[in-house]
Amino acid sequence: MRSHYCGKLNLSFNKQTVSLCGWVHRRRDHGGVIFLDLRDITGISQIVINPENKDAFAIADNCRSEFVLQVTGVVTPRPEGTINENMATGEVEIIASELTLLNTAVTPPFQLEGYIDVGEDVRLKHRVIDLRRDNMQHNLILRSKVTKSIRNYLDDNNFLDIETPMLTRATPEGARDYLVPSRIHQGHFYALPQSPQLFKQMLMIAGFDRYYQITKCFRDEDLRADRQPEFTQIDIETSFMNAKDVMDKSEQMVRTLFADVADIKLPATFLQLSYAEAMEKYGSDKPDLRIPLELVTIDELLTDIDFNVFKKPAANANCKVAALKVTNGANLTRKQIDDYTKYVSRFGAKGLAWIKINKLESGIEGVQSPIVKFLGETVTMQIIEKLQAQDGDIIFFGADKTKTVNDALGALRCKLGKDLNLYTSDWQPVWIVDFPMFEETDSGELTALHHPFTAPDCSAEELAAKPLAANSKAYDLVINGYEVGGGSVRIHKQDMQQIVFNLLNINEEQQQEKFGFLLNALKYGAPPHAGIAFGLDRLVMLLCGTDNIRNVIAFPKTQSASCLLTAAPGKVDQPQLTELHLNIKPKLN
RNA sequence: GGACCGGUAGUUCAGCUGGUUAGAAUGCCGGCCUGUCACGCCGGAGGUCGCGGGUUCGAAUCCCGUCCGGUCCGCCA
Repeated sequence: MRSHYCGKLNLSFNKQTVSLCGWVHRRRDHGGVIFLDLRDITGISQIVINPENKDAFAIADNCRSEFVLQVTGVVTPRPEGTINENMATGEVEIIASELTLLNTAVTPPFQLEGYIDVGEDVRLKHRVIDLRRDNMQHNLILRSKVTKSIRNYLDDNNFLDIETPMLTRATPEGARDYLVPSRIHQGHFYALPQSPQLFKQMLMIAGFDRYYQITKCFRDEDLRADRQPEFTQIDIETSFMNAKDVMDKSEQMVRTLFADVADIKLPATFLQLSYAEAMEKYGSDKPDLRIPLELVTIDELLTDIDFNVFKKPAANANCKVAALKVTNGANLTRKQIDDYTKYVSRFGAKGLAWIKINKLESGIEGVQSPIVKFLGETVTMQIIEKLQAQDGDIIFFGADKTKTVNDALGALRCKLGKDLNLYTSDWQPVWIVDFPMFEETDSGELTALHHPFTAPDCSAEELAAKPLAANSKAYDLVINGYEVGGGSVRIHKQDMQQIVFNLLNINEEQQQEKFGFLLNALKYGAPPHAGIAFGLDRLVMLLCGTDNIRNVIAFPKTQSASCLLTAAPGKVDQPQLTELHLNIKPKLN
């Protein structure tokens, strides 16, 4: 049960008059004395109403469940002999001399007192009540502290908070847009911003060298436990700073934030990993470095075997065979291994081979595995040696397309870390750098790994000649396996921007149509600029210790992007549609 | 678009190899008790078993469809 009080409340064991108000959940009568639970007001155990105070007594007696009240009374220490050993020390109770009923309340739809975990659909439907719960109060209070800390830091560093439009243009690439029909311009639509990216770049050209904004962004894509269709971004852009400058400032901001709001000391310098190394060792561009497991590619050991499941991918440039050693993992049961096999299958893995090392000194006799008979003794021992596996360890294998192996073993790595509680530290921030500029789709087209305004780490000529070999000047900040921020040095020259658009197969006409305003602005002497954006919700998630983004948003959407509280999205009346020049097609079967 | 899990009293769940009247805890209502703090004791009310269809003598239970919630894959420049 959560309560608020107003007025200044200095607690001590000296008798003291207080005035406070709050929600009170339960009332009990004992010996002609009424007790009201106000346990969550710091240090106050309950309010005691003396039966001689007829008015106060009558008010309390009329309150049946939860209600809002104001109490004026005297703080007293609890009488001798009534202190339960389990009770927190220092609690006091208030003898009420006055009690004002501010409002009544019906019985809440679920119990707030917390030993039953209420289903999330119920919580979301009755979010108003849910938000009164301690942990939701805590989360949203912490969220407010986070934005305060960030604003303080950026303000101290001379960043300006400048707003950008919510009603803007649809962008052709990136996520699906949320569209808003225009009433004045028939058949035309605004889009809600996926990010203020282009506006902040134009603010740089406009001469605001340090910009920030804590702002909503909208992406009409399917939801996840850490993804909402509207989310909040801490958006930052600077002129004349390079990647290192932005990363340094960002690190300092995040360090300050963690220290400010949660007393967490992050490392003085964050680790940096190249994209290639992250993919190779962790199978992911957002590795959770708290887990001491690494993927090891063993292609070179598999050239001379008769086992096609391993031999073929080892020989193919687009495939690989990787091993993941789990120290002391040999005690995993057959069922657990089967479950992990099932788990990796969702990433496209066709199986999960393994070797348990029982007694290394017995050689091949000392290992247990369904694949050793195919690998042969020599190769098996080479693998064990390369991984430096010891008695009691287990080695898992993935053999498939590189992407499949990375996805499957990368995810398995995290799952093992969680299931077996292998974490070696509480916090592991890491920068991922040296991203490729582009990647190739199945149909052979180029897509930007970051976004098309990211600057390459090479000349225009080199980029045009070998686009797939080029890296970008992008950087992502990952903490405990969550991508909490990402940014880059931007393209600030019009010709380079056009080359990138061309490589992305956006023709001249589309360039003008969609990005003409940016290309035009770039002509007027854009300063070199770079920036970053942080996912506020994810930062708050980490600081709250929750893995569910809905727990840090007051009024979130469900997985099907609806709001159970307001029943949004809803239908609108025909006149509204007519005004917007819209017709709804009848639903097809 | 796809895979998996769930939906039974206000709430959290059990029941699910088909079989009389669908249970428990908690909450709610009434009574008793009275220094309790997850108080205790007695009693009571409370259910379209998500919805629709099918199989069957009989369905909460089996089958099909559908809706809702969740986790994930695809998607998220």
